[in-house]
Formats: sequence, structure tokens, C-alpha cells
Amino acid sequence: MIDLDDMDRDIIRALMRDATQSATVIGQGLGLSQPATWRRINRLKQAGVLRANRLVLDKEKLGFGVTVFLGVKLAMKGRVSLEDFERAVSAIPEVQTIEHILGLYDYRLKVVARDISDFERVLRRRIMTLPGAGEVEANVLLSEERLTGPL
Amino acid sequence: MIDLDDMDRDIIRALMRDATQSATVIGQGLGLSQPATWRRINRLKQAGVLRANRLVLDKEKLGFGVTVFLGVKLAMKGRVSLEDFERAVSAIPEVQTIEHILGLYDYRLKVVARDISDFERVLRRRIMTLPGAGEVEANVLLSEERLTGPL
DNA sequence: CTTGAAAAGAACTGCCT
DNA sequence: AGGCAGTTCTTTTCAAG
Repeated sequence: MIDLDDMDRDIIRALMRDATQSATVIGQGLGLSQPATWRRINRLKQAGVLRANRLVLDKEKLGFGVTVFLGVKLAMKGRVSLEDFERAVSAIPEVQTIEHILGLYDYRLKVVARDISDFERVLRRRIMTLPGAGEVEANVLLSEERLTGPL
Repeated sequence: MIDLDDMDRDIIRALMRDATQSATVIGQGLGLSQPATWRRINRLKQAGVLRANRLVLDKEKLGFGVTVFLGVKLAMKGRVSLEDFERAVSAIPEVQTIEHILGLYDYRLKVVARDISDFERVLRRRIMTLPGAGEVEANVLLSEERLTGPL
């Protein structure tokens, strides 16, 4: 954990609105010169606070009309290691995120598919055959909202 | 839905690995000149396939040690509109994402907090008091994995 | 911290195959 | 479509106050 001042927080907030903004623009909004802003952003990157810049795609325009969240409970915990399960899931291209959670289910997977029948194929041939996969719960995504930020 | 050729797909894949790459670098990896690469990227942006560039922060380094997924079931559906609920949730800064889903729960919320007691505060004072909020299920995030891509 | 400026590189344009 | 060459703009780095 790193300590940031208010200016750092303002810079992060600005970047969260639009990660493509230049140091010049951000600095103008905060009354800071371009080099000073740039140094702060660079320091935050170096410190690992700003981790990456991820591309947001329009899934529908790419032909993926269906997004499903799967809660997966492992059967035979211990007999099959979590690492085995994670490695096998990672190899499925339709799986977008893998989250190891504590609760009713062990893993939460975000899966995209072209349509419902395509999803069924993924579910039956890829997910259900995973090593150790037990109970599975599915939730279809209706609409997603944006992400604001705390701080 | 837009039709893309293999080159477009390769470019998107490259950008998904690192969205900050220049057209020059991407083009080199694919045996394409800088202007040609740039024109394709631009076309994809214009078409809305490449929607945005989102900043990925290190939550722990910012002091948010706890991430919880909440499944929220609405009580009194119809009496309180989904819009009311969504507007109220959007005002909570600790809520990172709001997903409207079809399944056992109506919404899935991703909530960050400094620690468990901070999360309890958010849950009791912000989430439980939401208009229409009924049953709530919580899952604590243990570890998150990266996102590869299909196509 | 600031301003100013130089060097590097990325984005964009027009023309030609 | 793609490539080449050139211009413009931004990023990045440095010097000096």
C-alpha cells in the first residue's frame, strides 16, 4: 500500500474517466504543468498503482450476443487441485474472467458465446467436463453498467 | 454486427494484450505497414468495435483490500422500478460494477472496501437500505485472474 | 514546483501501386 | 486494399529558475 496525496487521487480519477488523456489535458484540468503531471503519472505506474490499460470491446459487434456468469462449485475438493481446475479453465477461449471466491460457489466464470445454442455447446463440452467441476449455477447478463470509482 | 477479416482479428488480439501499443509496433508484429495498421484501428474505433480504454488499478495498493460480489434479489418487483434501483446503486461509490442478470438474483454488484468492517458498513448503511433490495448473497473475492479473449 | 525547449515517436494525410 | 514519404502533434526528457 502506497500513500497518495489529493493530487494523485485527482489524476487517477481523471484517468479513470478516460485512460487515453494526455498529461497536458489532465494537468490543465487540475492546474498542474505538463511535466509535473507526467512525473506523477509515471510514478504511479512505477509503483504499480496503475497496472494496465485494458481494451473494452463491443461484444455484440463481434458477434457475441450472450454473456453468462457461471458459479461453479468444485466436487472432490482436494482430490483435484485448484491449480488444475484453473489451468483447464484458462484454456477455454470463451471464458473471459476467472474469479476464485469464498461463498456458496468456489469459482465465478464470465463466459461469452455467439448465442444460446453456442453457449450450450460451451457448457456441455467444455465446462461440464472440467476436472473437479460439480454444481454449476448460471446467470444470463441482461445489461451491464459502467464503472465509476471510489477513492 | 460487423464483419472483420483475419487481420482485424489479429490487431484486436494484439491490442487486448496491451492497449497502449502503437500502430507501428502492432504492424511490425503482423507484417503490416504503420499507416495500414492505423487505418484499420481507426476503422474499428469508428465502427464502435473498440469502445474504450479502461484503466486497471491495483486495488490493494490503493487501500482496498476487500472485494465482494453481491447477488441482489429485488423485493416488490414492479412496485419499485429497476431504474430507481439502478440510480440508487450508481450513487454508491464503493460499487464498481452493476450487472442486471437473469437467474436466481436480479443484480450482481461488485463492491470494494478497505477491510471487512468497512464492507460491513457499506452493506448495512448503503446496500440494505436500497429501494427494493430484498435477499442478498455475498461472495468474497479470493483471487482474480486475467482475461484472455475468444474470436 | 514552474516555464521553455529539444528530441523522439506516434498520429494523421496524400499520393501511388 | 497496402506501401511510401512527409507533416503535424504529443509524448518524453532535460535545463534552468
